[in-house]
Amino acid sequence: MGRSSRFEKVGMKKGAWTAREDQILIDYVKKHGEGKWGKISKETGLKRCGKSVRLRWLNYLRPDIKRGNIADDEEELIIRLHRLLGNRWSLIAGRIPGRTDNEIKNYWNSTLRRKLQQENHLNEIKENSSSPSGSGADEDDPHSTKNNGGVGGGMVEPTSSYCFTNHNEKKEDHQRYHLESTTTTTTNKTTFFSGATVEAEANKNDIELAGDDLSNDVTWNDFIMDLNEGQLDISEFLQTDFSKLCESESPMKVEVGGCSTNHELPNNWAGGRS
DNA sequence: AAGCCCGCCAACCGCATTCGC
DNA sequence: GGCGAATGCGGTTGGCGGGCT
Repeated sequence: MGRSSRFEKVGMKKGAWTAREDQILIDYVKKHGEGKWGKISKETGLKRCGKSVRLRWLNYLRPDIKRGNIADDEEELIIRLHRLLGNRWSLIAGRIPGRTDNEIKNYWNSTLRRKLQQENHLNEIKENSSSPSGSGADEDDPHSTKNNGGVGGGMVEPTSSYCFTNHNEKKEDHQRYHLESTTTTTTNKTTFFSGATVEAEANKNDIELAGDDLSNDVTWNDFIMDLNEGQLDISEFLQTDFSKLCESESPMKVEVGGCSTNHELPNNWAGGRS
């Protein structure tokens, strides 16, 4: 920390925030709401630039921030979302309630990357010992935006049971996506994170949740994991308004790429932050 | 007890994008 | 449409604390 910058404002403080500064910021946001970060220093005398203020609020002071260790299911979700989205930390964070992009980025860089490296290494050893022509699949971070050009680059491996399919051959006003399966029922249940259920009406124009065994719960992680390249336009997925999901306790409509379904989600679910 | 090493994470930086005039 | 300011984002730095020698 402490590098000089040509953008640095004279008289602005840097470094760790004090409790008093935090309180000033909290009070200001309570009174005026989020945004207008640049005004805060002028109106409160807080000697912090707007960027610093915003970061402090978003990464530390927001009331909905979840503190503490990343749970196993959260870790799994991060890995899968990273597989899907690459280093789009804000997008990943927007789909993990209570976690910030900075936190996830730090967790990835400090913990998960090493963990995955080790796993890859073990896999390579296994592959090399079983077949002399191992793939040599390498890199620690195959989905960084540098490598894959961002969204649409490195994608999940094709798996099977639950997947979106783009039925755009219909050339309708908007594309429709279905979760396909070999069978259909009128109502299916699945689990989002730990506990909440999803009810999906099996309607031809709606998302159909399905699988070989429809009576089993399906985790949201599975849902994410099984998004296949070519079967879902990621940009459509990212435009999904997940934020609406946390506004109601009852089953609700969720629109994905122009189609909708009724979903029940955890109360603490907070989709797209930004 | 002291020094070193290492991992975690808050906070910084620069660039890109959006907004307001 | 052009320009400057504000905001958002991802990469990186460095302080701090805990573990190890």
